[in-house]
Amino acid sequence: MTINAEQRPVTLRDVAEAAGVSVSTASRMLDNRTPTSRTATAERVRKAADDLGYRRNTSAASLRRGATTTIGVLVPRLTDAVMALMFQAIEKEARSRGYFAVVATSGDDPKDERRATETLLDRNVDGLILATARLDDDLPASLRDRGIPHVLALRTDRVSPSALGDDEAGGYLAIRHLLDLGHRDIAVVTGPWFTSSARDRLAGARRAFSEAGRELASQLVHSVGYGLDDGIAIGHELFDAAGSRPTAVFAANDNLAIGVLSAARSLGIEPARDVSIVGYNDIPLISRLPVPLTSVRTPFDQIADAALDLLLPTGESGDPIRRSLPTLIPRASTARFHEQER
Amino acid sequence: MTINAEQRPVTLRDVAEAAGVSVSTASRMLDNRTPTSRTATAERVRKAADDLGYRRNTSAASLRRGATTTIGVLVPRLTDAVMALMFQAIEKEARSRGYFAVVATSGDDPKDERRATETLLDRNVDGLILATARLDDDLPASLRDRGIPHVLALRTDRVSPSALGDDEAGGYLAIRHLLDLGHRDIAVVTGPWFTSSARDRLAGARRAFSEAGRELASQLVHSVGYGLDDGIAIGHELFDAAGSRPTAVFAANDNLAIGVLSAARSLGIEPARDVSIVGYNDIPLISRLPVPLTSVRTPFDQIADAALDLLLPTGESGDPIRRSLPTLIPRASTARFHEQER
DNA sequence: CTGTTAGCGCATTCAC
DNA sequence: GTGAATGCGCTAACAG
Repeated sequence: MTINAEQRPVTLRDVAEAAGVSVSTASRMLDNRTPTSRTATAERVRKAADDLGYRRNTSAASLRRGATTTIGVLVPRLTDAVMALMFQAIEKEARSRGYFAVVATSGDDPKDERRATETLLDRNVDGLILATARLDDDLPASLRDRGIPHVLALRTDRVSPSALGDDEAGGYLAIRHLLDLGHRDIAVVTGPWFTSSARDRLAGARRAFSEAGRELASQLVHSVGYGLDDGIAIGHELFDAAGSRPTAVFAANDNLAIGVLSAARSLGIEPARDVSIVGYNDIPLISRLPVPLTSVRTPFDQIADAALDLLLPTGESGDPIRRSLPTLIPRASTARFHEQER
Repeated sequence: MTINAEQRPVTLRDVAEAAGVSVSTASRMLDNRTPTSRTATAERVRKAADDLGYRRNTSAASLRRGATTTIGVLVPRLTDAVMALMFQAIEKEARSRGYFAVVATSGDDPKDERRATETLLDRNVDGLILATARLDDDLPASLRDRGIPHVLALRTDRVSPSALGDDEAGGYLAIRHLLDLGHRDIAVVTGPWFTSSARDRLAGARRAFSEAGRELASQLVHSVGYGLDDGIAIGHELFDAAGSRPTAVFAANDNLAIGVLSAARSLGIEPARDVSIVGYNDIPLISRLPVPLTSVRTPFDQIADAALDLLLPTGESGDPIRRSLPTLIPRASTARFHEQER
């Protein structure tokens, strides 16, 4: 039961008085960071705190400790399912380590990205996780210069500590899957060239081809945005050229894949039967589409875990660029290629 | 140019010394809340702060002021597009008012909801915006009892201050649209009965029917979850009963609508031609689907604006339950009903 | 293990 | 207007 729940907030002093100890003792007993003591005094203090409805004043604690146990997460936008999943995983992992994750969105404008970063730093976060890294962006470098603890997630600039999926392996899995199904004319639609993910997934795709003694024709590679609209546009481009229609498409992002699928159907090309499509990230939506999409699953939880390992002072070091292995999830959008179908 | 960018953080003292004034003067000059002074001293202080790369210590300021200029937002999950849009709008509006919005996710479990609320309160937020309200939930009541400033968003318990869309009007618009297109056998799929949005949208639907001298048959009303899977399930239920197939469906949520559409197609029922479908919220995805969905657009920006008006001490009061009017966005998923088609 | 003491950095009194 | 003084609530020395 909570008493004195309103009016003047309950302070540590109140708790200490109620428990008949000094504030410093009370402070120690209520310190989450050390293992919960089971002594009589500790119990008494905790009970008093509970009875009074004590809640530590974070501002005071942070001021004194010089740390906020808060980490800032920067994403382009939360309305992108991939970013929502990434933040969700980070938030959960942070919580399990006693930290609180706050998020700011940067949009696509580097200027907004700076603004959002400053906003986060203004809140005195203990560290930053950026899911926005562009290979041509100097924000990570600027953070390094300023000595601000940070980790890149999902993408890397190949310098700052980074936690991401093994995009090269993922690209390989996708193409390998299509090759195994008998496809030969495979188009690859990848994201913006300024993202490491786009480049690495393409590199993995190339490896799969060359391993099969083939090569990825450059006219079948398209680097576009990561949006649904980009997928629709590229889909039309791929399928309108009736002569050289690919029998399969690897879209290095689920949004792109949905767009490609949508374009295909609007042109009377039936997914799976006429064209196989593989996406990337395995966002929840795609398994419930009329034609469930085959996709490469990004292990967001592992990435979040690695990101926090890199960010927080856990002692143990190791490779500052951690890549978690993705998995291919086969679904209805990919099917064996039969010559006669064409 | 930023000097002293690392090492010991720059404090107000440093700025004051550099500008040749006292800390209290420096504090005043740098106070964002009062109109920016244009005096010479003010300029000097600001320049010094800038040169030194001064950044106010939020913890200290909050401790002293007794307020954090932070508001907490509680949503079930950010991977739900509706919630991501709502948070995004709140975050933007909060920022424009000098506040910072932090988010916590509650899942569907009331226990987690409590935990998430406490997490937010532990960060000493100045107020709470809840997008999770259930009519059977006593969290808002508990916040009222504890005197914690809060506003409900998107849903209301009809007691606490609330900012939401006018769901009754939205439901009316949706059904009116379908009636105008000549549909008579219209099914209504609404969300969980514990949400005010589900009830109000249904009420609006009923009003449109009765206004047309008709009545909504109870066997055509389904209250389910708000998920894609719920839509798929209900879609099958609606369309499998071959005899009494409705010619139109109003799904009180876009996810439901996508599910219904997906179910329809998997049963060989062509959206628009065989069945018209209206969704709700107008999340970005639905305009890019193979069959773009007609939907009722929820004005998230206005709702965010109203929520902050209600939460922050702006002086002006008024109705504590603010409803913003939605708009119907007609797209390809709804078409005129022709008798012969059946 | 406990209590006493001294700030963390800042905003706001209160005098001038 | 400006500056000196005070303390927000808490934690970390330090001493016992």
